[in-house]
Amino acid sequence: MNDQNNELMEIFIGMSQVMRCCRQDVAFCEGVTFHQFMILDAIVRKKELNLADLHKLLAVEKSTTTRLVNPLIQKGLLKREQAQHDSRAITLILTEDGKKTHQKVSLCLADFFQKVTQNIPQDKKAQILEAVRIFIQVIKNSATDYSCCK
Amino acid sequence: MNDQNNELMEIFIGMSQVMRCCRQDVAFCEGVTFHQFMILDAIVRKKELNLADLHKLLAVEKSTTTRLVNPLIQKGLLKREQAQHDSRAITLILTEDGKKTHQKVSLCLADFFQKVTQNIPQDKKAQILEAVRIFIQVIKNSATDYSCCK
DNA sequence: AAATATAGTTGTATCATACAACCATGCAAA
DNA sequence: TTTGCATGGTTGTATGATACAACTATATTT
Repeated sequence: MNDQNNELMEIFIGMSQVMRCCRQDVAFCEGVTFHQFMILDAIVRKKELNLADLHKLLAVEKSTTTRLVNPLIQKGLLKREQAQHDSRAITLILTEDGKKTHQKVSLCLADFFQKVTQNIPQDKKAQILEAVRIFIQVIKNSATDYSCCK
Repeated sequence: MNDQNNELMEIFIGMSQVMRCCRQDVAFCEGVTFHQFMILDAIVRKKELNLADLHKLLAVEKSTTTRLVNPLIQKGLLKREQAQHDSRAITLILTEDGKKTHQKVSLCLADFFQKVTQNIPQDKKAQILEAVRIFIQVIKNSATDYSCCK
């Protein structure tokens, strides 16, 4: 591996570490994991969301989506409803409780995000975030049409 | 959540998606997952590595480290040896097979990394990689002394 | 020497995940 | 319109990753 690749490898390791921080089940409030919060938040943004949209967003298999959503329904944070346009599809919406929980966890996260924001050199902030976005997009593009050893 | 936070949230989602791409068990050669390759590669870089170093690198619990390493030992890619300086510690080293496998997987990955490299606008490459590195570091710093709802 | 810390393993429980098989509905083509 | 394929979801099943707690053995500090 050349230097360039080592550099990329290190970045991947770094990203992996970072994502782990965020995924520590422990590290979350209101009994909600970061991953679960991602689901709640996606629904808040889009107002409503089909499972199909969700499994694209989470980048997991559709069966996994069902199973990730289940505990949130158990806890009464989400409701399932028939989608209007397609009677096969199921639309997820937040319950009142779900909204409250989302709100609370958002506050927690806001603290964290504020810390992040403060730690980024002010003058470079926009530039850094933009660079990260580009990088993410590049990886996605590179990964889609890539299959190993072919 | 304000715009700034939404922005960060989206980046986290993006990173999560990206890391998933990389973790698809399927997507790897020589029967080695990306995660496992990270282990092999770490050992190659450092020549040798204690489990303690490894669980820092992977950012997992020490018991998890043991269990992540096991399958690699089963496959004969790694060997365990007593560390010289500390008789409690175990040093991991690659077997000949391990070296070969690492080599092969490196080649696969090189293809991928090349694609990544090509997809980053040439003139901004150094800048983007640097920005990503900074971002990762910032998150780590922000996460260490952060505990939710306190 | 005693107390404490560190390296690692094993038991146990749980979550995340994929894949395959399946059902129901929608859509397109014959 | 019927037939066939595609899409949205669920459930069965198996496996991997993971944490935490309890434990052993060795180091380090007091």
